[in-house]
Amino acid sequence: MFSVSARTQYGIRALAYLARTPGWEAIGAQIAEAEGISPKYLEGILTRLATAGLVRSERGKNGGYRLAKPPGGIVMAEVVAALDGEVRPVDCVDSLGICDHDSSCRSRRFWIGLKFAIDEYLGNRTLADIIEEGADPVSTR
Amino acid sequence: MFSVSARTQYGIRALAYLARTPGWEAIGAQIAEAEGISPKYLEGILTRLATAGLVRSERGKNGGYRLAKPPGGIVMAEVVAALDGEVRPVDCVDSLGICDHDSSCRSRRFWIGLKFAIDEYLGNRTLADIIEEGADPVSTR
DNA sequence: CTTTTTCCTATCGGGATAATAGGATTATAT
DNA sequence: ATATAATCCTATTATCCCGATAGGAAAAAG
Ligand code: FES
Ligand code: FES
Repeated sequence: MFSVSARTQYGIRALAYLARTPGWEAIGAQIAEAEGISPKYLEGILTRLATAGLVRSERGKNGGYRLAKPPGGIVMAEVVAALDGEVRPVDCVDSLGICDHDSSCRSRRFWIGLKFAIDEYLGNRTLADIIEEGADPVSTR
Repeated sequence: MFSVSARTQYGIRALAYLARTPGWEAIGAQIAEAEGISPKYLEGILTRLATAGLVRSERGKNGGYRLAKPPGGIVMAEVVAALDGEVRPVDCVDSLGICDHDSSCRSRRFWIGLKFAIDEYLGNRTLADIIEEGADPVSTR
């Protein structure tokens, strides 16, 4: 239950790799090789991250990828949203009229509450928490 | 992302129905009819809930289903676990040796932290929070 | 104008989910 | 006993999403 897609896990590994690689030197094939990810599949992942404004890409010779912001500015909620979409336990979270129930539906509020709990966790942690040694990201801050 | 299966949503609706139906009078086909769920599919759901000790079933004539505990004793974490398994963002949450990383892997701790956040939400809410009017289950208690 | 790299589109296989089907079991009621 | 009414059990299907793959188009550098 609530398992994370390989796409998101790959994306985080790629981001962590970029955080260790300054400049434009990180090439897609290089990251795939180092992290053991299918190169072509990784392309789509990096494109999503670029579209979301988390990485910058440059094509042509001497092109490649780099982080668009320092690791501390890359919020994990954005990463997850870019790769697997917004946290949405049930479809009626943001668009009513799907279920035949009304807006006061108790189940709906229950799931929205879960969404808030997840968003709060993901929104308060950044890539820096994952790559840096030291503080434990599990503990509430 | 983090969407809930129809199975779990059906299960919650069935539980809510049982909470409104005293005694052994709740028959599978009846619940399915009232909640608009495929009868045969609902059977499997109720079996899971029974195996988990959340509902009791009696077969034969005059048989049916009823809650095994009062709604306030049915923790939503148990419901979710019974229908879709334990909260497990990544497989290495409880069994190491899957990823080629070691136990100090930062990503792993990050996901375990998310698991704790989700489990805390689901563990502190019961069926009573869903069926009862009044307090908003979204707010932290 | 050749090389290197990202970008775009299309396809494919596997696995899980939701649903369906048919019957076997169990208990009640007459 | 026997008919009835219900849960239980096993197997099958249809569909969708994901992870992966493929081939090439566009762009930037030298
Ligand atoms: S309105 Fe969507 S679950 Fe009730
Ligand atoms: S050990 Fe599983 S993600 Fe690192």
